Amino acid sequence: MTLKSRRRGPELEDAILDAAWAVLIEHSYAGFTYEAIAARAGTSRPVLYRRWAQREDLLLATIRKHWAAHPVELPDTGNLRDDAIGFLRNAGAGRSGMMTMLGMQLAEYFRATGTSFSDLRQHLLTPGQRTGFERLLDRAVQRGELPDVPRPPRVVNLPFDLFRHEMFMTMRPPGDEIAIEIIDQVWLPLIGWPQAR
Amino acid sequence: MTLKSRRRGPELEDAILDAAWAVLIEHSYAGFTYEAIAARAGTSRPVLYRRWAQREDLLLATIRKHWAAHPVELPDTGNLRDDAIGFLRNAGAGRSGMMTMLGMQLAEYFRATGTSFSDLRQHLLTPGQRTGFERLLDRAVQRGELPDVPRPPRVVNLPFDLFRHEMFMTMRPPGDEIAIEIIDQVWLPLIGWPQAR
DNA sequence: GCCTTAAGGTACGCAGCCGTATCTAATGTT
DNA sequence: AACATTAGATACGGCTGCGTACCTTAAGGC
Repeated sequence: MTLKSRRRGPELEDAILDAAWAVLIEHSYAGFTYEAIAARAGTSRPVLYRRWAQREDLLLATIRKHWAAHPVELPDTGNLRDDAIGFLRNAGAGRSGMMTMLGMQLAEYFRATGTSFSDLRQHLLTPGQRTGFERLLDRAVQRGELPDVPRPPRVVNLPFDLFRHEMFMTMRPPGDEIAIEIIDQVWLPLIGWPQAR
Repeated sequence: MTLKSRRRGPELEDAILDAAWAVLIEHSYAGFTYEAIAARAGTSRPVLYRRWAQREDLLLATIRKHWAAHPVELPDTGNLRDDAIGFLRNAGAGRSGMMTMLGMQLAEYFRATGTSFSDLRQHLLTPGQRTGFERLLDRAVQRGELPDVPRPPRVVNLPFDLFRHEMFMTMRPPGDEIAIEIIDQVWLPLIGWPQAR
């Protein structure tokens, strides 16, 4: 296949990272090889080696490119319960949920680098930004649904942790009934939402 | 290395499964190869192939052998809070905690077989047996610490889920402060333990 | 239009692991 | 003591991916 046009610089790099992402999604980290990625990108291994000397570098670049692009959408229904359930639903759908399950596949990478999913997450998150559930609570307080008292981060972000745990355990995005269970049985009672129970 | 005695049958099988376990612990599932295991057991690949045609079979046999042997110990302090914290502490220590983190490494296996950690867990658990936290609650009710009301399984087993989530995220057993946080900030308030808050 | 840069292609040797075949010799059984 | 079994050793061809070296040719800067 002799293409007339030859890609260069950023254009080529983008194409490679897209191909790498596709390979990662389809074949997991075990199949994330220079060989497969180069083939998928329609280029050759030396081109990849010139840019990323280590597989780990390539992985990081790949993830970094595809992470920020797809934040979880925050619903605004005017009601804390519906906001929370909707938020979990969004978290499971789309690329965000895939990202989480992909994290599980990266166990081998974490092992090799001595890092963890938590580290990767820290590395990718915008520092200082409020989490989804923190913002949901802010709004609920503004609406007067809840008193403005301090709450431990562990409690605030509990639903997301449980949701992620569920994804780790089952390797698929949990259904709505799980989200509802988490919110109704655990979270709302815990933060003392007046209409709970 | 020509050994005088030649192992056979169950003795050999045990030795192989022990070697397989060691390899699994040290090199994770990616390094879990017939080659490495045979070498470690001081035997040859054909011997393994005669018993387990598939790598997955060998993995299951290996895990099955080393799972039941080490249940998490249930403390009995006479106090629900101390019981719960102690139980989480035990869950993180020893082979049980390792098992959980090993589960993370098996992502590739789950992918290949279309199963999940949850499936594996189901497969290994004694059916019908009450979970650790269910038993802790039973005893607390007997002591009169708590009313005998039904509680959703999700709430009852919440601490373990959060603890496991923590292990998944950080790839190491959480410290006591995490266990205490989970019990004090989340669980005890949720089940209405009188001395909480 | 010349010249530097880098993409694209090919090839090399190396390593690890696969699955199987074959032979031997130790072991436990009868 | 003869025998069936099977562990253990070795070897085979094959495959995939590694990392590098090399050459060519297209692209972009000047």
